[in-house]
Amino acid sequence: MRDLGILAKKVDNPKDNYELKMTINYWLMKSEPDVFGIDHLKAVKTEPWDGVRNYQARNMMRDDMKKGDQVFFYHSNCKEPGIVGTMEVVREGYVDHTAFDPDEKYYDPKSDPDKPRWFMVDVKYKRMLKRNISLRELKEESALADMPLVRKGNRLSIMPVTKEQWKHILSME
DNA sequence: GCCAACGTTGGC
DNA sequence: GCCAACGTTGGC
Repeated sequence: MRDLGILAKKVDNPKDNYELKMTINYWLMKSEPDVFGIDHLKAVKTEPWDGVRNYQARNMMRDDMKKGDQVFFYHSNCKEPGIVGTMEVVREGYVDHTAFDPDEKYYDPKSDPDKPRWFMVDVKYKRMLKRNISLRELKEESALADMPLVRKGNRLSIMPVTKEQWKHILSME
């Protein structure tokens, strides 16, 4: 997927847009390490990001996250919340079938197979950060002040990250 | 369409 | 475990 960088440059001229991917977008996704942490993802390599039951997050997975997009893996609700690694979108939005199964933890009787309510993407493990970058540290960075992540009361489990924020966070490694 | 009650998220 | 902040539900 490294080629996408070159590809993105190639189509910088909007006239050459066509169906080519214009740019790589960046995201952050939260998961509780006790439930599904980056070690799990590393072990299985690729995983459907199922169980999201929030409309804003759903919309991003269904509409906006594209193959090749880069994603921070964030550990939430744990001893040291923070960014621990990176992954990549390898399959774009499709129906989250776990919503149809009464035995599933995230079963939602209101999601009708004929009119599915919930969507997911597949992500692939890329790498661990050289060190975990804690939420506490992220909050201290003025360059990151606009990230929903560091804002009080934010509960979004999937959020866009700007290219500048992405680079800044990697520079903190 | 309002909004109170309730459930969930997630930092601390 | 506490609880603030937020999203969702459902009565009216």
